[in-house]
Amino acid sequence: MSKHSTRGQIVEAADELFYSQGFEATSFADIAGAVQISRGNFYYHFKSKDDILDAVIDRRIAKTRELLDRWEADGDTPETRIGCFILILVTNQSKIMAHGCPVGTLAIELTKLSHNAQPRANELFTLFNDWLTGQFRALGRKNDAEELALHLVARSQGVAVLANAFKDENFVRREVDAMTDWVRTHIQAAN
Amino acid sequence: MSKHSTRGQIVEAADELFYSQGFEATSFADIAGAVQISRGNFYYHFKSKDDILDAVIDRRIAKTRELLDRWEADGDTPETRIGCFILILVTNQSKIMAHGCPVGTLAIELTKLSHNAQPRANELFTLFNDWLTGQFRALGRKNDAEELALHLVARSQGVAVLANAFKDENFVRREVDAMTDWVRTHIQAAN
DNA sequence: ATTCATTTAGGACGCTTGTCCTATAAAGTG
DNA sequence: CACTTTATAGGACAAGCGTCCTAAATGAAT
Repeated sequence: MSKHSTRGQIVEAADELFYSQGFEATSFADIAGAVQISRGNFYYHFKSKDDILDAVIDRRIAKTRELLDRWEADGDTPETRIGCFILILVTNQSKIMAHGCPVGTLAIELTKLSHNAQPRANELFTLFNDWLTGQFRALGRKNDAEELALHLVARSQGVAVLANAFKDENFVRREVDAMTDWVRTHIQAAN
Repeated sequence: MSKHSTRGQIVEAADELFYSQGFEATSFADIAGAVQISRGNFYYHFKSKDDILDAVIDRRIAKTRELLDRWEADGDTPETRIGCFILILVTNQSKIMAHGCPVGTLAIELTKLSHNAQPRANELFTLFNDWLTGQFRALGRKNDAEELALHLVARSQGVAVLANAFKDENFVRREVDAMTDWVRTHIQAAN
């Protein structure tokens, strides 16, 4: 069940393909080609395509948890930790310009497909949002920590959508700076 | 070639279906069912599915132009006109919560499909952005009018994505208010 | 070495997709 | 009326899809 197991390879390849092409547009043949495995053999490891999607979301949730834990460890203060979140837009800039935000684009696609897994995809949003809420709370913003967190998530989603559409690096940098400033001004006026 | 022509009905039905289900997930059979027309008969009016998409984008561009013209006429000042833009999030709230922003979700889907029409879908963004740029310029913000416009478009895109994910009316109202405040503070400090 | 469970390959299935073709119906024109 | 253009219906098509099935290969245990 490790990373190099067949199952692990399938999930990894599906994860990337779902991100770059979308869930529905990715066929079993696509994944099979990426993993170099027989098409019919999928059904030994997964019982349906939706099953693979579930596994992909599991993987993304796990990776997100790891990321948040790393930020928790690396950042000295809640402010610098929030800065880590904002900086994903720069760190993953090229991927975001090419395929959008992996969280937002999946959530939207599953909504349009009326897919059962839509709530599960939203867990990724919740993960970021809860973590950010914790950071703002640690900064003394006890009453409106969640509102501030949601605001930040929304801002970054908007930047991701327009970065994907216009592919303008200056725009991304400007918005990242603006978000950083916004954080600064909102942690001094506590509660 | 009017609204009640077969062609017009096809484009109208396709427009709604592309919005609620997505472009790729909408089949000819879906549109045929909505318009109550023979499936094979499409190819008298359009030569391919991409051709219908083109017509749908044309329609959306035209409708957007009408909308902007209406705002231009209705709003007394550039500030109130910008307010009209922000208020789409409230006016179209239920649709946005159900299917996201029609502009943003189409742009993202076409990116993932590596579809030829992606640049055309971006024209919708440009339409709003240019109009907003004009409003900010009319408020004296000659040097950074476009940056302010892009910021506002990004903010509203982010709100749309999260409104779709979380379906939280209070969140939308809060963000709309915050955007309105942001406009107020950015028009007094001219240039 | 033999047995047995695990894993894989590859084809067959039924269905849906976008596209195309041809026959028919309706509308317009002389 | 006859005749031509416009519009529609409905089936045929090849290809792709997710899914399923069976036989073969692999590997571990006795």
